[in-house]
Amino acid sequence: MKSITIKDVAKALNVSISTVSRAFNDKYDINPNTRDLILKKAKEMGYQPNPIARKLIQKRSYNIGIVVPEFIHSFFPKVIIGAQEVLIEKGYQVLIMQSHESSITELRNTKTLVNNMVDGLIISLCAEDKNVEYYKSLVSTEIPIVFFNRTLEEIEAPKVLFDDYKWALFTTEHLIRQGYTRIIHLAGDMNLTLTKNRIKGFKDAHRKYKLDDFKIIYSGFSMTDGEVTAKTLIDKKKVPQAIFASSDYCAIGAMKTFKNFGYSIPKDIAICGFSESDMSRHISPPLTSVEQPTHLIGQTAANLLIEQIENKKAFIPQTIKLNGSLNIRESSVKLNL
Amino acid sequence: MKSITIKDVAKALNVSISTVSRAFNDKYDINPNTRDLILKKAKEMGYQPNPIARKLIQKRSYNIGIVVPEFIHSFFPKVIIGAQEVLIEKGYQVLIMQSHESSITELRNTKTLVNNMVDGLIISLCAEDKNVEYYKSLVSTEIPIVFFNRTLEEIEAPKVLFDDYKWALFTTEHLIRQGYTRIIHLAGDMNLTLTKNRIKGFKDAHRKYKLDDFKIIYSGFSMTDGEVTAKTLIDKKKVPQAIFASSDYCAIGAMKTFKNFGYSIPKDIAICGFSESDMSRHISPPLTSVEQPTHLIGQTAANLLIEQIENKKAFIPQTIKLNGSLNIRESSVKLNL
DNA sequence: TTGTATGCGTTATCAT
DNA sequence: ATGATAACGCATACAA
Repeated sequence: MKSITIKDVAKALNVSISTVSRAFNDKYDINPNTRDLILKKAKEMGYQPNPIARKLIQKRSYNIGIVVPEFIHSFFPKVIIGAQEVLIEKGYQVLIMQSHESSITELRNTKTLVNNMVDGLIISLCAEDKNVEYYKSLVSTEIPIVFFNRTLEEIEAPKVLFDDYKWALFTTEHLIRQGYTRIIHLAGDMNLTLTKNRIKGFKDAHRKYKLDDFKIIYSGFSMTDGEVTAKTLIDKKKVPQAIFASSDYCAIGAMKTFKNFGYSIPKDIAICGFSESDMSRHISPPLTSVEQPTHLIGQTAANLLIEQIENKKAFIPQTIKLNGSLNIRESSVKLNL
Repeated sequence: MKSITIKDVAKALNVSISTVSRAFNDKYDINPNTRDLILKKAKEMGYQPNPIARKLIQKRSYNIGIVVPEFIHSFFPKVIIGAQEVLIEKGYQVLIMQSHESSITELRNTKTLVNNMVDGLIISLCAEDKNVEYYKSLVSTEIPIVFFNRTLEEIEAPKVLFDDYKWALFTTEHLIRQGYTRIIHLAGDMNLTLTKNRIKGFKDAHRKYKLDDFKIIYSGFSMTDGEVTAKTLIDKKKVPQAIFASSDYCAIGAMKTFKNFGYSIPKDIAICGFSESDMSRHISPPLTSVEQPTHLIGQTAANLLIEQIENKKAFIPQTIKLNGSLNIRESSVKLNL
């Protein structure tokens, strides 16, 4: 299709292209009558400003890039939806890319987005991230950027985080109060801030109750990670009284393995997860899980980004910590014997 | 950031910008030596061609738009991943938008993408679609487009579909062979092609076994839909021997409701779902479900689109039907009494 | 208030 | 094999 350009509209009305341009960007002086006339004619002709040309000259795209490790599970999609709501409302378009938990893909994705002149980025890192230096340079030199959930301490940028410390502490406390003492925490990648904070919460809960028979295993987030770790514990005969996993998938993987080996949940082992996956309510027994405010995380990140884009000068990299809830279910409740 | 342009590289090497451009698009005559020199220097300076400028002059964006009803559940994300693989490989970038099961949002999304000069579209419609006329005009006038899974018969465009008829027939047959006779099919939106085909399969299976005590209810795809329908059946005392739902979520919703009301699965009612959600393996009892080749669907749609983009002239709107498998699990297996 | 002219960073068509 | 230059569609400083 040969598209209609500003030139065609100008010719049709015998005005200059700048006048037409002005009609579409009403920040300039223009006679309201001519503007209306132009807008009407333009609509009639089916003219729409070419966003590509606009990007080239304005050096901004009204596009926001979002990079997430994956969107197979519902956590990131939910966050994205929250962000999208805010951004679309403000006239931005959202480009979503996923890194497939690969540091290399993540880097390529981000660069693609930067090359395509996104006005800002919202990023959640993949588990083993090796792009710190690149992100540092991005942050320092130029482009507005907000990190959420998975991030690294070294990066000084606005961040929207979950209060992992607090909710890990609560969850651990819940297990302790139920009477479980030998608890193992299955943690995520050790470099991630969230991993460190959850471990801190886990430890502090024990400290609070003057317990020290706990253990931390860096298992990873996936269901397979949970399965493998559980199997190892069984083989080594080191099955604890309770497990607090850093993701529901890991928790579910562990739960299934224990069940397969004849352990009963929560009678033999109690299990808690993190992030409230769709499954947790529906599996058997239902899984106790920490619920994060996914929607709000997305909205907050988007707002922080917009603020940064539109107020370029005086912005201070702030970190916002959000709260959630602990959904207690059968998997972690001590049975009355 | 002031980005480095082709001009800077040209100046640094005392060559013309056309030479630099040629070095980056090796279809033109250029001395291999100068090319290597330029490429080396460019890399050293951190120069990267500006894709926006490129798009402007080439009149194509190398962007592909994908519009799906939702990406909370894993089905569409998996398809998208398949498509993305192919597209990225071919140098395309993928923009993903979701319509939230709203016909209006879907229309807006599609128009946004068209305005942004996507070279092609991959679309799966929302349940109650009202944009047929728009899609017809898109197809006839201009832009390469491929529909997948959820589509309408009236739209004449390349389509990648699942062989819904065949697999609905198989599933129903499986239930019949297990000895269940009074079966209800919980169908999706009645206008969708897939709904029609699944119903046809469901009916033909009965015909094959000379049975006619079946029923179809247009319940919808969601978990709530399943819950509501099950509740109604219970209230009206019309609980069947088996249910074949058109989505796992619907099946799971129904299953939970039946369980809550004291029915045992599959003893009192057998249940089958569709599309193999993450949950089906993990709930209790595990849910029998038809598995679609999500990845392949995405890849096929992408390939079909690329073919259409690059061979504009002689393309025939073909429909590709893909096969899957029936994952039989406890929820539909007749117990030996 | 409107028109003219320039440039955004490329690619492509001429020359040379 | 290389250079000069005109597009691409638009926004904007400047002139009128």
